[in-house]
Amino acid sequence: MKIRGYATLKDVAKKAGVSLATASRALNNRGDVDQTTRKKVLEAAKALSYTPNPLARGLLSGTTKTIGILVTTIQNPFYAAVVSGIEKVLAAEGYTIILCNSHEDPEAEREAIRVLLARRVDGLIIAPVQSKPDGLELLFKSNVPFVFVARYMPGVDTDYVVCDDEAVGRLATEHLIDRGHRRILFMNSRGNSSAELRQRGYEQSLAAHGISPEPSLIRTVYYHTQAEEAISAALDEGLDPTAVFCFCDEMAVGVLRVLAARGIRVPEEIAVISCDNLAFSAVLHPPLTTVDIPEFEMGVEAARILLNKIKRRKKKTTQVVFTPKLVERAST
Amino acid sequence: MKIRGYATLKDVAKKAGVSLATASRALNNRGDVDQTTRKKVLEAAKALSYTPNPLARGLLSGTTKTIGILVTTIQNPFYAAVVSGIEKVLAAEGYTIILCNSHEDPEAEREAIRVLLARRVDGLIIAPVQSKPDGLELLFKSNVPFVFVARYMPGVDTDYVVCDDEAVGRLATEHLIDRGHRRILFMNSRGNSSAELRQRGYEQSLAAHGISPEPSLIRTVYYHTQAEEAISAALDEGLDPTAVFCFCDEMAVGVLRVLAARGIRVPEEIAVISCDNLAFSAVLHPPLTTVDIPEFEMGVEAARILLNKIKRRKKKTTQVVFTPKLVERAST
DNA sequence: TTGTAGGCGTTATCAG
DNA sequence: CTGATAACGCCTACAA
Repeated sequence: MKIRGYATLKDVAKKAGVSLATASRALNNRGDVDQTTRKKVLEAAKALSYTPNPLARGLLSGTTKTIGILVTTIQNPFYAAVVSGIEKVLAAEGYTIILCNSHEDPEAEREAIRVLLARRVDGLIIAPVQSKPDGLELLFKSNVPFVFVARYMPGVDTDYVVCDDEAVGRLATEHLIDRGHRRILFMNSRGNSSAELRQRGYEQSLAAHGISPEPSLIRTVYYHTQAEEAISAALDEGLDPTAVFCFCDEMAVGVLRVLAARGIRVPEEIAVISCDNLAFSAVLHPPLTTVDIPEFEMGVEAARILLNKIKRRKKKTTQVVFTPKLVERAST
Repeated sequence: MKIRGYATLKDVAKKAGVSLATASRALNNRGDVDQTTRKKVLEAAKALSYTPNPLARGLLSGTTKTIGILVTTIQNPFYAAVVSGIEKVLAAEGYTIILCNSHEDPEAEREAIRVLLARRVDGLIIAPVQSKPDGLELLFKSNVPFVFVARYMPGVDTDYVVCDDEAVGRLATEHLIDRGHRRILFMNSRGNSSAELRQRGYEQSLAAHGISPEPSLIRTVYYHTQAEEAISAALDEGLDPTAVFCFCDEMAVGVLRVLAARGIRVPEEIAVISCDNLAFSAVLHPPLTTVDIPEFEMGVEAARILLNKIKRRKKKTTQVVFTPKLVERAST
């Protein structure tokens, strides 16, 4: 018994009147233990509410039964859902989750990875801030298995679970073009694979319809909370878009807010489309047209892949790409 | 060097040509170490990218630098914000967060507490599912410091950070009554302090205005995702409310969805008010009148109190109660 | 079937 | 200033 009052195996052994080894065997159903002895040990353990110390165990096994999760911010319901999916799978297997947020900052991401590895996590699930491996040598050199989720690094051989972001970009842009829009303001994120691929999809669709891309119509919004300033600035500059394509529903909220404040009607004067299809998007004013991405399922899948890596120690990487789906509502 | 490739202190000592003890002292700036020796050790450590194994450290110190967080679900942006607040404070102090979700299930809550304590967390921050300590003997008997957040257990001497939920109930109800409503459907949660206190506030306000409470107008919704069924059922039963008071913005989303689907105008036919003031509530259709609760700040405060408990080992409990604020918008 | 002993990686104590 | 050595709590050969 120490400060915190946790009983140790020694306490159990003493109470049961057996040796440490026997107590351990009895509790772990290991080797041959006399039924009576086992019972005595189990009773002693129960009486002392004994729980094995995971630190001692981990020290010996080189395993922590702990998984690090690193997303941009859990305040974005998109990642909250991803994390929930991961958690569902991992908790069932006795793993515990350590959560970190990068806030889209490469420096913070690197630091979080350092912390997580220093904690000796058994694996990592990461939504990488950037689409290049630069700066993450620590991650790639470690032998700790990891899976990218939502975003990945094209051209780098890793496990990942994403959705087809080029299709996302095309789906949204085509939809707007079909509705007669030609000046489409794209409020995009930047540096990560989703942003890059969606932009490629956007440009592909414009080209396919003979619309020449206008650089000033693509605005970078690093973090969704900056959406309001970004749309305000774009409007003040007189860019005159007839439609706005937002990187995520959270950004769309900011955009709708500003448009409402300025008395600009949606979709009559400016149409708005975005990506994610979060629960609230159906009840926004107006209900938001958005590209559905199965966040929860992506989390589930990523966790499964990671568990496989950890258990089977397999080397080959696995990639899963989900297909996005347009959900039409009143904002376009 | 073991499987995972982490260098150990032994490796560092060997490379630097000193003993384990000296290496340890050099790295921890402990005791007197010759400048030249220290430098050698630090260089060796760097070359091997040595990070102390927290399991070994923890085993010795009886500390894990790890805090358990237990909320109902991180998919509710309310708790996502609470957790973010906690994380901000804790990360700065080198603590790591282990996240668990109770999903409003007392059984799952108890199990999560068991897991967290078994993990030897240094402290816990909990949004308890129920307002009574029953079933949580494990928590109360442990000597692990904990702080309740968002919800608490009235009458039990613990640390907690909440908002004045009775005021929340009064604020919302008074507002509706002022607007002429007398049949107010209250879609409440249940069992937790927030639900109980808000209901008390609701009843106080009704009484103050001579409105006799009608039990059938209080519906229990255990989990916010069930809001749609609940409101549908209430309407089908012909309860004929002229206003709905929701336990949280997430529930209000479900309610608005159903009302919209049924072609019921808000607020003309039925007014809707709720609690939280999440970011999206300003852009719902219609913009939601809601009672603002400072979630992030509650998280920050809870984390601070917990750190104080852990560091100063003080026994006295601390209570913080935030004041809610009505935010009037178009749904009422 | 049971007990003894060694070691996982660190830190702290105590000699030297 | 430095180096053995003894814990921390657990598991597992190896002996008995």
